[in-house]
Amino acid sequence: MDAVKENRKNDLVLRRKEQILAAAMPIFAKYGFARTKIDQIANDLNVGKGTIYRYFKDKKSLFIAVFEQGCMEMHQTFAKNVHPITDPPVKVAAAVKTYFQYFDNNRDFIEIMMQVRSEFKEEHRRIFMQSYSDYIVRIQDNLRNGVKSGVFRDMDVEKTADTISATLQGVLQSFYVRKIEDDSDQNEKTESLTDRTDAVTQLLLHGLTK
Amino acid sequence: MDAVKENRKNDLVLRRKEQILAAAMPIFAKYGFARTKIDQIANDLNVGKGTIYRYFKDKKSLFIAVFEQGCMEMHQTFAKNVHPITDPPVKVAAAVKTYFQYFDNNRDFIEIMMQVRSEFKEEHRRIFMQSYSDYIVRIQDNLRNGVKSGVFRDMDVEKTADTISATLQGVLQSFYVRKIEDDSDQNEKTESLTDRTDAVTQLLLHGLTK
Amino acid sequence: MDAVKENRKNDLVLRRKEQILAAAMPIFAKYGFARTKIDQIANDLNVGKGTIYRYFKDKKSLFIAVFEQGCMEMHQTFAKNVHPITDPPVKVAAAVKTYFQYFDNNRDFIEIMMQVRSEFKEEHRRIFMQSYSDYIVRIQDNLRNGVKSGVFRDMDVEKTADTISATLQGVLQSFYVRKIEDDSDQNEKTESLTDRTDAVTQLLLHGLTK
Amino acid sequence: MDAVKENRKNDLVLRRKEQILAAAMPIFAKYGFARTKIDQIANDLNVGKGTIYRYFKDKKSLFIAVFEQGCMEMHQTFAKNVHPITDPPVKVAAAVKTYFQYFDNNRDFIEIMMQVRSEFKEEHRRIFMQSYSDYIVRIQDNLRNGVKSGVFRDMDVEKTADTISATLQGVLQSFYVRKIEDDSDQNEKTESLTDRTDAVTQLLLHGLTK
DNA sequence: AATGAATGAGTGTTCATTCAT
DNA sequence: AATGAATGAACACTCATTCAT
Repeated sequence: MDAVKENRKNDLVLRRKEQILAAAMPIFAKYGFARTKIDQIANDLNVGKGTIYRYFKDKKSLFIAVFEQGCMEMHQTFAKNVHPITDPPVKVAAAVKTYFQYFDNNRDFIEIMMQVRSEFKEEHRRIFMQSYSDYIVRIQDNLRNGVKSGVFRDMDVEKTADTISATLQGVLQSFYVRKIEDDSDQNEKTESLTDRTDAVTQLLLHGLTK
Repeated sequence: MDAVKENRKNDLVLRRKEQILAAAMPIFAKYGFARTKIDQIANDLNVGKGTIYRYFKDKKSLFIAVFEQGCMEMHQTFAKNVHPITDPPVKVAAAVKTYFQYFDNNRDFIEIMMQVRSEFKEEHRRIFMQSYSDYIVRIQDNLRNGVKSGVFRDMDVEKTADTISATLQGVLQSFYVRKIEDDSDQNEKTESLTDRTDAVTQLLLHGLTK
Repeated sequence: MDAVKENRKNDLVLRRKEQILAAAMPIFAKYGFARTKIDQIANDLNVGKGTIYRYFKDKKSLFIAVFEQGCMEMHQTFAKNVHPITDPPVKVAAAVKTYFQYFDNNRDFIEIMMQVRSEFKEEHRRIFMQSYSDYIVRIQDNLRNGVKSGVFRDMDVEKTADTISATLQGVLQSFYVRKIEDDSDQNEKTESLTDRTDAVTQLLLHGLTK
Repeated sequence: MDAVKENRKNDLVLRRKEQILAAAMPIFAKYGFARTKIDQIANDLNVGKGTIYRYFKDKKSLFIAVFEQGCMEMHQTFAKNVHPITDPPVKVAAAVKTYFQYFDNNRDFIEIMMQVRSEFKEEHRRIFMQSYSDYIVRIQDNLRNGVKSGVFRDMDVEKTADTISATLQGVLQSFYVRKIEDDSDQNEKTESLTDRTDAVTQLLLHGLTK
């Protein structure tokens, strides 16, 4: 019985944490870590400031938790949409598509990611790199498979894997920057990130295949 | 005579400004805008805090000036090393090389650039985009020339130009992130950004050429 | 029930504001706006500096609030002690007496009033003039009544009302100045403002009556 | 010869001091002591900040010197226009007229006077009170003469003298305040201080005479 | 568990004053 | 004598964090 109660309690705690994270993410994304006030998050949630401190040790922990959750969700999306695929070029195309789609739907996370990187390098390293390494290894494996099966040209697999990953990241960011500019312009048709998928896939596949 | 004096004074002011910018850039780069204290910059320079305020209206202006100066220098480097080249694939290779070399020598500027982008969107837009647009147009022209002369495959020139620029930016950043990680490790051979030049050039040229 | 809670809270806020105003008035009066430190007010109250900022937006707002409260209290005192009286010469005497008595009991307010006037002309105008005009009109009415009923000599009612009001203000201030000198002397019998009542009343009534 | 040189030098120093005082007075009057910047005075004079410090020890000394000079000028004006007169009522009228005329022509000094009083009580006492006492004694003498010769009613000479002086001061200030309000209004005919002379003289003479 | 009033360390900025030129 | 660049003490104000209720 006690265990049941315990569980119920834990569930509640988790739900509460998630609510807080959900409220915090867009605010952190919009204002950045330093300019985000705990008060604002509390107000948006209609709870007292103290409540947030009951669930998160301090502002930094909350920020890092927002980041961590984002990483986890991203990881799950890739696990579901890309990992099962085995055909090398198809996998490349799927990865590109998933990547852009994910961030298209989670724009705030882009901002969070970049901020964590520049404000909390240590944490970024610890949390992000673990999934990142896994993800780089998967690209390498895919490239190797493609080379072995003759679909891809011969290449320096490690550096190419890095370059591919970097290309995606770069497109993401430059799109995001462009996006901000357009927003302030407010007169240009807003292009979706997904629209870029083709150009990037083309460039990569052309660059990779014989 | 007065004009001579005036000139000498202006020179001194400019020199002083540059000294301050030079001291401020690595500190802003290391700690970020919010966590950088004006006091620290002043101490590093062995001047009083007031001296900084004599040359820059406030902390933000100083930060933006650091950014502006970096942009100008970058622009000059490109103007000198890339703009004169006309052969399309050679130009691509030169651009990639210059880009990486420049940031390899100006790591702090990478950080500054990203911070301006996320803290002061308006200023980033105003200052950075003007050179950025020029630079995108040049890539497009080069691509078109390559396609026309038959060296490059047929392509959507605008999107490809964006992708190329994004690739460079992405490689830059992911290298930079990696670099930070390595620094904290301090046990791995530190790879130079320039080393990536080949992999990226390869990927791009393969991706672009028929 | 919520309304009850709300009320209790508002009461507490008001009480707190009043405590702060009460602590701030003598300090502002003694040191003047510019030389008063928020820290000192906070220390006098045995509260943190932040507490003051919780109740007042900034130093200026606190100062103006001190002034506003003083104006209100003064207004109430007149409303109670002078407005009910109708007989012209009696009303003059009552006004003089109330005026001096009030400021005798609220010496700090004299100082505050003068400072607001010279530091924040706009606010002085807005806050003070509204009660001041009302008060001038009342003097004018009283003079007119006195003239009509034949107790007062014929006169330029508007200018005389101004002069009377100015006389009171002048006596107040010159007494106040004298008072300060005496305080530093500390060897002379300190005369009370109220002591002047008679001389002024005499002068005015002689000046007004036929 | 040396003495001649010495004199010439002293003259220059005095002239310089006067220039500085002349530039400082309106600025102190407009912005108040605390909000006046030494820089602004120096700029208005087209001299370096250091020059001001060569002639005045510090900001406060400069301010006090402005005040002192004003007091001296005022004193001279009275000495010339009022002291020679002997007939009691005529002297009252002349004093009122001179007082208002003087301040009408030296509005900045009103402001300076009030500020010194509230910021530097000690100095105000030392500098102002000496002339003030002299001036009160003269009023008392005049009243006594008037009473003795039967032109004035019997009265408490000391208190009445204070009241008269206070009345003038009060009219001055209330006019000044009113003046400021009108200035911001900018739609009302601006009345001159001298215009009030009559009303005040009437009130006083009526109040004093049998 | 939730609250939000209280706190006070921390920091950007100002400006009187100094002093080398 | 004159300058104005440099200085740094001083202060208003913010906001993460605590804790009594």
